[in-house]
Amino acid sequence: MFDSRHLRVLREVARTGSYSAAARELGYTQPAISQQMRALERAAGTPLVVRVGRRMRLTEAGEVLNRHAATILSALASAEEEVAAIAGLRAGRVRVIAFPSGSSTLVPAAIAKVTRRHPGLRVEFAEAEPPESVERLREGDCDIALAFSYDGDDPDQDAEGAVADLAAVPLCADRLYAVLPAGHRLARRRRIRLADLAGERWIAGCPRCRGHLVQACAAVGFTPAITFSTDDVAVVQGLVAADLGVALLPGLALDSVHHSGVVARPVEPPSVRRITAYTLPDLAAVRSIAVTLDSLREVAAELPSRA
Amino acid sequence: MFDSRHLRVLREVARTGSYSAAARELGYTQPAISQQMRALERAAGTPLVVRVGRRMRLTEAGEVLNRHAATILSALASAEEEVAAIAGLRAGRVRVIAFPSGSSTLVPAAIAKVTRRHPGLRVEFAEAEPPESVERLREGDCDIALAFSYDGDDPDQDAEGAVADLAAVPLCADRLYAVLPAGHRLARRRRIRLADLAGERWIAGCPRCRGHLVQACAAVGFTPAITFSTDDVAVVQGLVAADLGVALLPGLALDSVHHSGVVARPVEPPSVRRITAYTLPDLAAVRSIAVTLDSLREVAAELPSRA
DNA sequence: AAATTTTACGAATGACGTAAGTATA
DNA sequence: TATACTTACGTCATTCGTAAAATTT
Repeated sequence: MFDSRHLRVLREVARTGSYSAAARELGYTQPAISQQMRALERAAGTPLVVRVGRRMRLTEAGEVLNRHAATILSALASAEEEVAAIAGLRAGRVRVIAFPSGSSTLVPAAIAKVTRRHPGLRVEFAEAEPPESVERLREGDCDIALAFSYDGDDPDQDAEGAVADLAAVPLCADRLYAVLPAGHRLARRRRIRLADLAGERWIAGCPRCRGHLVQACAAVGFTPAITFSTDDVAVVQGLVAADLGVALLPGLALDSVHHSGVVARPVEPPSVRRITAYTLPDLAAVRSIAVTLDSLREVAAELPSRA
Repeated sequence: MFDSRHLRVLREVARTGSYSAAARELGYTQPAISQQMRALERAAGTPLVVRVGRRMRLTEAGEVLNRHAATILSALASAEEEVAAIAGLRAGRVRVIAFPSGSSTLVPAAIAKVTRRHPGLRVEFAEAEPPESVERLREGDCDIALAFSYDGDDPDQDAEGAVADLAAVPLCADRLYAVLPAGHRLARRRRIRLADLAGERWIAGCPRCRGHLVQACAAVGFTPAITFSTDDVAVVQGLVAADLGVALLPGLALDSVHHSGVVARPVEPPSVRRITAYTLPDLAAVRSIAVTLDSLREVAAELPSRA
């Protein structure tokens, strides 16, 4: 296997017809060129240059190798350039997966920020709910997974959402609001005690997503009567506005869609979900991914609805 | 500039998803692979692999570089193969320039011998008279120049035809014959004294080629009366057969064309020309050229007409 | 005599393997 | 516990530059 540096030397020797000229051109000393050519000839198993008078001329094998060297060196140059573009954030792709209510606020703002700073970066995006998004991160389907969790949700994450084998970037705490019809008897209160909603009909997420609601209600002594089940925040609010029940929604969801016929009030005891961005530990060292995480963190810090 | 060995390691790591598997595959130890990958990442300026669980997966930059590596490595492999073919005499071209009377006997036989032994070699051939053929050798127009010379012809060659800055392979001594019409008064003698031909009309080569004849005659005390001038041996013999003169021809020329109406007899004092193959000193180390020189030497040794 | 290549040699750098340490399933 | 990657370190090979010799115009 030929050394690419040797091929570059060969090309320069072929072009200039002289070792010393090639040395000057490439920033070596003469003897270095001489030695590199000898090494190349040893590797080739045949002379590559002949000395005629005081200039150097390529043999047939030298000419052949020089032709290939052109191909090889240009492929190497374009590889170098493309990799450098990725390392220098002039190109590259970052794949983000987020849960739906993060998608409409946090993620678009972060993507906008990243691409404003680094126009060559392409940030791809897909939606998935927390357990699935982290799975897909582990499987290599994405680079960053946005997930949310409630305290005590998952035993192997700590207070900041860190998981053993993933790098976690805590973004923000997303407060939960009681969502009531505008004309509800408690609508004028600034805060609403969850226990006061014990007798209401509830609109909740799908069975997999309603865990926190059920748990929070249980903590204050009741089981919510869930009469509608939907993960669509617009639908939830439509149902509430029609006086068909009440709901518990996170601030981010209310930022993205806020029906005029409903009011949202912080609940007591206060309840929050932690929003965390995850990536693989090694991927955090990839600059394009790091800057995307930075932008997510910045956008989250500027959110109005954080707790 | 990336090291091609590193690229091969990257390819193997990408294929197997494991450093140890790549190490087994390439005949290295694990740590060697680990270090090569680190060196490659340092050169790339960005991580190329991520460790997920116990397997290694390529990053975007890794994938990009791996794609280029395929191109580069295949170009390297074909360069290696083509150069090895030349070094191994399975391919290659040897350019020979010879004087005309060498062309019809020595050279064809040598070419046949070379290509029988090494069917992949292509021996090219062109004609030129001695002073020109050596010039073209120095200019890189050919690899081997066949030339002849007479003693004392050229002060900077020694008894074997060696010239200071060229590699010389003495091939054979080519005896000169007096060529007479079959009915000539001296035709029955076994040897002919040049002095006995002092009164004849002579057929000689072109002014540039007749030097030796004039000199040899002068040495025995006469100046030949040159009435016809041609470098074509067939024409020379035709003229002799028509009793228009006598000539002095080398054995090789008579081997190629022998008119039935003439007789050829060694002259006294004996006169020979030395036939020598020249090449550039460095080119003698090129195997295809060396084997061609060998074949020329062998063919010359088998010639019937050597002195 | 000026320029170029080769040879010789010493210093710095780099690469590989062994062995021990850390992490994963 | 077995497999795989990383780190540490000693050794060996390679590479480069300086200096001197040989060669060419």
